[in-house]
Amino acid sequence: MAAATPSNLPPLLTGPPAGAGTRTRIRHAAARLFARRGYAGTGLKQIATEAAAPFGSIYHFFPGGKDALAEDMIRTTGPQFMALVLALLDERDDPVDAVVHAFDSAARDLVANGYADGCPVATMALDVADTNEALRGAAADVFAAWVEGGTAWFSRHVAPDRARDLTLAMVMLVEGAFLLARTTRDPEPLRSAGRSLAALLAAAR
Amino acid sequence: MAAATPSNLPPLLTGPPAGAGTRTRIRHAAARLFARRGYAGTGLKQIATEAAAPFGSIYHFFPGGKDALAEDMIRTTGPQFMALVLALLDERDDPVDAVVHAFDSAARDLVANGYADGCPVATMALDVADTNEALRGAAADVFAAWVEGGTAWFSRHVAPDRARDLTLAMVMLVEGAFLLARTTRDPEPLRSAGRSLAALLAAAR
DNA sequence: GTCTATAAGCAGATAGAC
DNA sequence: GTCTATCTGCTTATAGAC
Repeated sequence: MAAATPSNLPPLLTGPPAGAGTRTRIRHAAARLFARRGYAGTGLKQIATEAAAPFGSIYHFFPGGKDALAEDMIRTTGPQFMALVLALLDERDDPVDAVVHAFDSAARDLVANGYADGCPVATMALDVADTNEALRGAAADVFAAWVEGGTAWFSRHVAPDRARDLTLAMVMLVEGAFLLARTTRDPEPLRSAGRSLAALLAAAR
Repeated sequence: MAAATPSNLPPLLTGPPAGAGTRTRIRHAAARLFARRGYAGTGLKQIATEAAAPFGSIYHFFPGGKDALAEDMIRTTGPQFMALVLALLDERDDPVDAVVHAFDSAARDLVANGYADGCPVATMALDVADTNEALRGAAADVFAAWVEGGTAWFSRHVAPDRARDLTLAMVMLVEGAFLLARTTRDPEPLRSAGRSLAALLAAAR
């Protein structure tokens, strides 16, 4: 059982370490802003300002410009977010306890960060699903990896043919719950999602 | 049992009736573009072009500009979307059949429209959750109405204290499934969501 | 390598001709 | 009421000084 994590935000969203280089600060600022304001809603000047970096440095470190920054963010925070969820699940021995605990923990975190940070990929994914094929593909890769990793986790507790639907349910409930909770500024959907996933898991064992 | 609907898109997204006035054409174009590209990703000039309307007409009919157009869209397509889901559910007598049927139908529709149109409110809600308090509130009102209406529907089939969690699960699974399906261009998450909700409903009866 | 200045274009919004 | 032209400011991106 791992120690309780102080924050269940992907490392890229927690702010750069003190004394970090320009490139690192730009990546962190981009991740935060893209996750909160979406792709079109985030300006490169905003990123430079928040990173305390000169505007030109963005193109020095990311010659591909906005798209390169966004793809780096999706492909980095995606795996980080999955790792945090799995770490949360492993804080309890019983799997039904684990899912309830993970969602409750997410609810507390969301309130603590002022309903600003939910899933780091979802807003970007919806923004680009119909407008930017490269970024949509990056987000699709992230989701596919989540389903694969989650199925492995659930396979430890239920029959393999049920693990995939349970994993999909978990991902969809997480995403839907963050959407509702952030929009209504109420953590209740996250706790309700935990109860529902626990019921599904209990019925599948 | 109602006749099968040709399309389960909210009326505002299906295109304006032939010969519709300028105001109507603007509303339909705005709804389509906002739903697909999000708030910041949609330009008023784009809306005017798609509506075949002069740019100035937007401000003639919507003096509040972009925000007024977006709020009108959220508050109109939200109830339309819920009405379509409820109509889909009422196409089957048995509630477990109904939820499977509704999700399967949504999967077929999503493929038919090229993965472009999922939930008309979700992209907007995530875009504005942290940047535009008025629009966030509008989306929150929509979600609250969905939960209320859905709870009434489920209360016909399960104990009242379980209807709310089931409704939240349905909304979250719909939203999560559209996110995954649109991003990965695969309808499977929607069908999986239907199976999971059916299992939850069966366990709650 | 770090940073400034500027280019070229598009955004939302408005004024006013017809 | 319908439509055009334009204003101001912000966007991404680049060129080039230091």
